[in-house]
Amino acid sequence: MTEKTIKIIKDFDIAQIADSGQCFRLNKREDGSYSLIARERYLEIVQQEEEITFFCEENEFREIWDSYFDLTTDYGAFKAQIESKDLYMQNACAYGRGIRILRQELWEMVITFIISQQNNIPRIKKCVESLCRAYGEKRTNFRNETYYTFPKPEALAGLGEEDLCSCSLGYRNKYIRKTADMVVSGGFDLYRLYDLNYEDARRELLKLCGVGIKVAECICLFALHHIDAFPIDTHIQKVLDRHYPEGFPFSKYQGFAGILQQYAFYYDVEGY
DNA sequence: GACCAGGGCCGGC
DNA sequence: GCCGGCCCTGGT
Repeated sequence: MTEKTIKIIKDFDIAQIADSGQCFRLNKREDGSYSLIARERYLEIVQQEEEITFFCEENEFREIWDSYFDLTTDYGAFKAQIESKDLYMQNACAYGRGIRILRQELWEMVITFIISQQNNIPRIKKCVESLCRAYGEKRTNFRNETYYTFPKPEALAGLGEEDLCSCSLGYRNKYIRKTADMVVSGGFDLYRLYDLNYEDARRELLKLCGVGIKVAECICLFALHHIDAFPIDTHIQKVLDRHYPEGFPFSKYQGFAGILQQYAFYYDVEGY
């Protein structure tokens, strides 16, 4: 086996996070634990109520996963700011109380959310996995099982028309090639985005091929951790139409609306 | 088999 | 700013 790091964490539910539509390589295993491939690593997680076991050394947990799972943020403080009269959000938050916004890798989120457009979650996972299998690096985990890292920009740049076809990406195929080419050629400085504020980062992201408003918002929220980013997809649009006919109270939730968006998304997809 | 929808975007007008 | 078209898959 491998080292374990055990923590007591409030407002954390690995199952809810896995199903919240923000990450696509966090999956339930047959024994009820969860496996995650991120940062070129393989991690397993077991949850028993508030006790979370991370199958890694304390060092690795402190340097990588503590931040990745946003564990030092007090989500109770956000929840306390939900207006008591905002019944829909009260319910959504109670339903998805263990959701946190992960700090995922920028390049991976760019490509993953290009793939996500006009697509559903199970198929997004399939597309991402086949992309990793075809262009990622092959690794072995502590169980001696094979896994694949997310492909680097260089691995996806300079591909021909037909190269990505095995991944069933459809018309997104072209977007991914063009975006990879822009990044690798130096025409787009991905890592400068970390220095920009939310609005500026979003405007820059729109320059990428296949990235519109919604995808840019997702990248801002899930990679750059601008928690005021508020992606509006078909589900959230439906929620807004049905439950906020007078408009969503953005002014009340300034600075963290993206977290509430995630409660609402999960509640709409998984709840009622 | 037809039709629709899925964490939308592009290009032409 | 609006709108048709778009790859592919799974569900009805």
